[in-house]
Amino acid sequence: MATGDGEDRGIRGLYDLLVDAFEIEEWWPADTDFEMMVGAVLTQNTAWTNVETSLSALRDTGLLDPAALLACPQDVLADLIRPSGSYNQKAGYLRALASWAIEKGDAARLMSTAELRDDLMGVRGVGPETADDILLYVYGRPVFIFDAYARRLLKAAGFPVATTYEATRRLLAPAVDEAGLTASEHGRLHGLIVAAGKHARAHGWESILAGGGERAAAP
DNA sequence: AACCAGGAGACAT
DNA sequence: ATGTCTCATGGT
Repeated sequence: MATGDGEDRGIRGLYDLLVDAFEIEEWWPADTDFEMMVGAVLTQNTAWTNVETSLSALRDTGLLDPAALLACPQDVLADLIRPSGSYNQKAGYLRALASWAIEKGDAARLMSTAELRDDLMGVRGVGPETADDILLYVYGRPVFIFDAYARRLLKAAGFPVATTYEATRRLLAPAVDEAGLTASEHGRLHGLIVAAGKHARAHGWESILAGGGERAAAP
C-alpha cells in the first residue's frame, strides 16, 4: 500500500480529515425519537429544507406522535407532508412506522444491532439507509451510513466500493470495525460527509482529500 | 430547463 | 443478484 491512496488512512483517518475540513451545525436536530424517525422517511430522495416544512406542519397539528398519526386519515396526512414529495407513498410509510413504534415500545432498545436492523427493514418504507439512520440517531448504535455521498467519497479515497448500499456495507464492514468510532463520532461523520459531498459537487473530492486545504463552512 | 435532493418498493430479468 | 420504473415537490 505504498500507493498513497486514501485507504491507507482508514475510516478513522477520513473522519479526522473531515473534522478539520468542515464545520457543521448540530446534525439531525429533533425533539423526540419519533420525530427523528419521521424525518428519516421524509428525507428519502428529498432536500432537508422540504422535510423541515413537513415536520413543522406535523408538529403544528400534533401528529408527531405515533398514536395521533395513526388516528389521522391518510389523505389528510399526505397533504401535510406534500412538500417532501412522494407524499402518498410516504404517508403510508409513516403509518407503518407509527405502528412499529407502538408495537415495539422500548423492547427495541434491548435488541442487538443486527436484530434491530432486520426488524426495522421489515417496516414498509424503511430500507437499508433509513434503518441505519434510525439505528444511529435513535438507538445510538455505532453504524456507518453508506449513502451515495459516502460511497463517492470512499471511492475517491481508494476504498473498494460496490454499486449498492448493502453490497458496499458488506464489503467495508471490516474497515468500519477497525476504525472503532463511537456512535457519537459516527453521527458527526455522517453529517460531515454530507457537507463534504455538497462541497465536492462544486469543487471535486480531490480538493478535500488533499487535506490541509481550505476550511469550508456548511450552509 | 434539466437535474438533483440526507431512497425504497414492485416487478422483471 | 442486478436493472428499470414509479413516486413527486422544490431549489439550482
